[in-house]
Amino acid sequence: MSRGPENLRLLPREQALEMLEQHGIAPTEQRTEIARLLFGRHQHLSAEQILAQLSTSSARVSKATVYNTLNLFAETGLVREVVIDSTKRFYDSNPDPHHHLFHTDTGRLEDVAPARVQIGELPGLPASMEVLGVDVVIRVGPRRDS
Amino acid sequence: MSRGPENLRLLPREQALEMLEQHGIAPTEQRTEIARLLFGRHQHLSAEQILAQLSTSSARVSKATVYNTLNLFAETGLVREVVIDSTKRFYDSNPDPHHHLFHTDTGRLEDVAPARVQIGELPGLPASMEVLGVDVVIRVGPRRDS
DNA sequence: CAGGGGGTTAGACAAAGTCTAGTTCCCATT
DNA sequence: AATGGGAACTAGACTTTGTCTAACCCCCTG
Repeated sequence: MSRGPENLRLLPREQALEMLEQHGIAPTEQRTEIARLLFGRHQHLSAEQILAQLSTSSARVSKATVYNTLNLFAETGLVREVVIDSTKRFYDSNPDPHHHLFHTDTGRLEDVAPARVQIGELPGLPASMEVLGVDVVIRVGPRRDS
Repeated sequence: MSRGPENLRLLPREQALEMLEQHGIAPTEQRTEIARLLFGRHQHLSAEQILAQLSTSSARVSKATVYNTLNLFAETGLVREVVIDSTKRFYDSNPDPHHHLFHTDTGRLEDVAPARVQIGELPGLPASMEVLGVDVVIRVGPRRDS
């Protein structure tokens, strides 16, 4: 299930700091490093993967901080939390609205253009409620001709 | 987070047996009881809730059996496994295609008619792959006028 | 009656994430 | 420069959800 570093890229520190500031997040060293890693490319990382990646790099970040930071990022809308398998959360660094294709055989998550999915109106939703998000996950796997 | 029994209903034993048979599942006592509970109404139950419910009733079923049975039901398509909150799986007794509305404040899951969501074609999917399912979850919560 | 296999059980175990208490760091005030 | 306070970080204990294992039971068949 684990894959290689698959050409790791880090966002320049300056851009990471800018992102944090735009979302009103105090730019600590750890948060900056996590942001640099996560936003280095469009990808879907789990807390576990981030933790592993960081612990091999120069930066030293504790498990609690990784979880705290990812939750903070998710709350402020900096990243999107995607839940597929109940045993894993992914954090999606693609800020644009889109949906997901999940490969059940490899565990890989792939982006899908939002144009392919149309959501109609939702009548009957009280005015006090608002739609926080729409998650579409298309699960695909090897054909198993029953 | 836990709610009362909310007018529990059991499916007649006869119908439960019929469902199991149609899906090629050997009808043991425990499986029948789980099916009666789950299919007594359209609902979304977690393994935890089923376990709790059964342990108060006459039937005595172990944790392992509840999990084994739910996984078996899911594999054979008898129930649909729905993952929203990453800390819990729900088992959906509604066999018709539909989507879900998730209330982030109460943790309640609600059905949404499938007509409201249109999924386009998915080009680029290899012939060896097939779509196993499409899960649409609309998360709603109290308005938080930013 | 012996053997075998599926099903069930209790409890040990594993994985993911949360919590807690203590520490460090930064900054403002004196 | 010293002091005090608050936010953030850390290690590790803990919790929760689900899986695994070994023993057992029951029924069926030979």
